Amino acid sequence: MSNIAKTYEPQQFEKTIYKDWETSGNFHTTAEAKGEPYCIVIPPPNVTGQLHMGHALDETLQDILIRWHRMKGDNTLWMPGTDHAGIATQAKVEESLRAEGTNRYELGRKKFLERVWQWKEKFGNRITYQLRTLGSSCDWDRQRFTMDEGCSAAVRKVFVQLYNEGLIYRGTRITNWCPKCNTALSDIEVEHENEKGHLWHLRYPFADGSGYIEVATTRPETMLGDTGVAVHPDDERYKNLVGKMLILPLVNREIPLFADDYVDKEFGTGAVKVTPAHDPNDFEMGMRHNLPQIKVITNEGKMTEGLGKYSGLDRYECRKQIVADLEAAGVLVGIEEHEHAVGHCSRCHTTVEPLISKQWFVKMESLAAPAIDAVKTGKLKFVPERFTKIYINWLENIRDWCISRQLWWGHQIPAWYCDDCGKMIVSETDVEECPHCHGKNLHRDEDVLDTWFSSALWPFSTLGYPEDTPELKKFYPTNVLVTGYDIIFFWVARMVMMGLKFRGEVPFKHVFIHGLVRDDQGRKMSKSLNNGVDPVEVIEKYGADSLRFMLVTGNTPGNDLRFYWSRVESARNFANKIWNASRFLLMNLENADKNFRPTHDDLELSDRWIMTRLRKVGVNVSKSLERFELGEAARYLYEFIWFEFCDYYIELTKSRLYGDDIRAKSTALFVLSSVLECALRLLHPFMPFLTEVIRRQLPNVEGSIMLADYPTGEEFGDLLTAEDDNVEEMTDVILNTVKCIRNLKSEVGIDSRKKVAVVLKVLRNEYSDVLNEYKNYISELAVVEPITFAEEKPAHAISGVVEGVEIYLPLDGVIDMDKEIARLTKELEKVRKGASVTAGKLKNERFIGKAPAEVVEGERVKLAAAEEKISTLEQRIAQLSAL
RNA sequence: GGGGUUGUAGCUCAGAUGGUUAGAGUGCCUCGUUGACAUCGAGGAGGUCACAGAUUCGAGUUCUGUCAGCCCCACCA
Repeated sequence: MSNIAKTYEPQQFEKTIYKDWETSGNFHTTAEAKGEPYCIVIPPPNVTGQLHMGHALDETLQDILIRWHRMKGDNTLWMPGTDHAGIATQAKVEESLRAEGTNRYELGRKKFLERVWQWKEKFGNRITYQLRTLGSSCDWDRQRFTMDEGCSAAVRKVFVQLYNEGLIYRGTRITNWCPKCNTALSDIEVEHENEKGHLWHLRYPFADGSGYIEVATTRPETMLGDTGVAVHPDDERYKNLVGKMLILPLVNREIPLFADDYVDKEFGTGAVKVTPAHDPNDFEMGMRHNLPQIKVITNEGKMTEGLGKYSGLDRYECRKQIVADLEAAGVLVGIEEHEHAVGHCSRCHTTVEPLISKQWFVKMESLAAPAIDAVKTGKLKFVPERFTKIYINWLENIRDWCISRQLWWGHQIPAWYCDDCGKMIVSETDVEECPHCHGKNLHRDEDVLDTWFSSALWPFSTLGYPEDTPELKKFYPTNVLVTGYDIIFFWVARMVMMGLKFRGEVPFKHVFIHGLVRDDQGRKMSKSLNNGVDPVEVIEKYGADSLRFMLVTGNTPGNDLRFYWSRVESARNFANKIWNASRFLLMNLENADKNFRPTHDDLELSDRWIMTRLRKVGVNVSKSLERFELGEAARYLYEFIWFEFCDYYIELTKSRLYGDDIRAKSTALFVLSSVLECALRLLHPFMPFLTEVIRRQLPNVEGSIMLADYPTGEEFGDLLTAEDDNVEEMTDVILNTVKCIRNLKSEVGIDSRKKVAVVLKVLRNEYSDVLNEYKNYISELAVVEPITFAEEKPAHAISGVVEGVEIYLPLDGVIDMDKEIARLTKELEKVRKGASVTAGKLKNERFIGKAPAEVVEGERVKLAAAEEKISTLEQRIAQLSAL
């Protein structure tokens, strides 16, 4: 082992280790395997995407949970797959067609889809290969795709059933339309942003010549499609005018003035121009008052035919022209600055145009109710809990979901229209003959489904639905969904609704929500800012374990986290620390008896201490993991390994390892080796590669760490007994003494490596044995020699006091007595201050009466210790002053 | 217009169910090349836990309000 590299070089082993894991088949499981089922379905990354920090975080969290459960012995399945990502993928392919000087319409639907599939084949697996570099232990044998045969069958079955139950319907409605993507959008695909605009005040004259009414609008170009003007029924200003006709300027169409409750008397002039074809509210009012719908803007965002000089103009060009013309006509009577929310396409950020078109919708109310209930009754829990409110609030105000998209890439809607009798047939299988008139002239609905429709089925479609597979029986409902808060509406809520509807159970019991990974200035990582950090680059430089550890530490569930290279480095340093601690052990193990097993009597205090500490850490790690506090769990391990195992325990084994007592040496090596091995198992879910590569080299271990038992806190069997319950207290006395000596040396400027004499006065009898027996710990860690125990206090010495022990460093001639007195006085003041607070508490009858007994007892102990310290310091100050 | 969230050391952040002297990483200062590790070790400076009230024997932690930042939702033209 002497050839083990001096520093941690993850590049040397991560790829090989992953290959070993994958070929071993240990990522794979079956419904028949033993153990409690534990299943996570991956949030499928887009097929054309590549790994970004958000994925890295999401995958890391999932892999930690998965590896932990696998080690616990659960039948653990991590179901991987990718999403076809309708609009996003289609846009990419269209972009490449544009580069070739053509477009999808020239190519035709069939050829175009061939191109997209080619694209998918080419880039589809890139991201899953990148996931492997992170260490993700997915069951790759089961990899799925939202448009594969099974998922497509699930989509058709669900669609047809919902249609037959009347929960899917087709209707002519006003919907959000993106003129650039050329498709309808659902409400949540529209992002509202406040924009500065104008409020134009226009005068519409009455047809009878009796004056005019003033309306206000933010979108003057839509006036071409006005078919009425509305006022509030109770508005005294207009009450007597309702029913009169107006002349629409520029167009000279007669339109009615009518009353509707929707109108807000306070806003603008209290009179609204009504354009049913281009505004959702106007559409509703139009329906209520039988107003005609006049479409003046096309799907491409241009003015329609038949509008004279305005036809063919872009909507914003037309706005300028209309405003100019209205002004010229004397209709425009004022312009106000006005800030208002404008909808944008979440994909391309084009301003959305509300348009009337025929679309497919899912009726949400009856689907949402059970999904709300599932959370309220605790069948589904959000971590952190606050997201339940967001989820419920959305579902309680849900509106019907527009699921049809005017795209080609996606699940084509399984509806056919008979050209002979005009009827519609919705069917799971292709329709060639009309069941109504037996006509054979059918054409299929051209639209495809919203990508999220198939994503909504993901937890059960990947497990085999619509087939009734053993996997579906065994692993559904799955245990946890790990995802970002940004897709709770898009995805989580819809999966819950569909899962409840089609499986009768929630798709997962917990939703573990994480935040976004931001750049070092707290900005979202984005292409336009070019501030993204490529996780693949981080892995190449520092290793996947470092990236994983960085992503999981110092972060709390649901909160965003910032990416800092310095934090990656710090994680890498931790890995290096483990690497070198292991290297130290392996070097010492070379010529040793690797099969030696000590008895309880062979163990020293430090051995029993480190084993006791490890047990407690193991318990804390598991507790934290159960609460989804992965960062806390990682922190426990970091602190244990670095500060307790490396900084203290390893140092304390050195005298035995370099000494002549073979049995003592073997004992130390045994404890070093077993504690390290156990710590590696605890750490494995977080840093899988490093822990595997090191554990393989340890003696008496077999098999991959990924299948080893996860520590339970009951390790080391009979090597620890009930008598060892006080090892922590006993060790603390020694370590506190060490710290105090180091401190004193540093304060008077003695080189920390220089040996000096120390005199200890033990204040409590129960500590004298341990201090006597293990005084070598003090001399080794604090670099002091000789250590003598004495009752008298050396006069020319600097001193300190810890619980139970007075410490003197006799330093003739080196000490400035006045300085020493000042130092001790300062210390005394500090302790007195603390003691008075504690004493105050204990004098308070209400504290004694109401606080729990153990808290009161704790305060008493604290006060006693403080008083011991005070008296020691006082005596010492008096002694020095008398000199 | 609703709702959420954040405000703790110079910087980035941890601090379940209220109970020691409020922690870590990083940065800074002083020392240190004996065989695990300078990707390190020892020591140190640095915080009235945004502000104001309330509850409580006791509040960084619970409640109310204020201020500041961020985010989400929302069909007032």
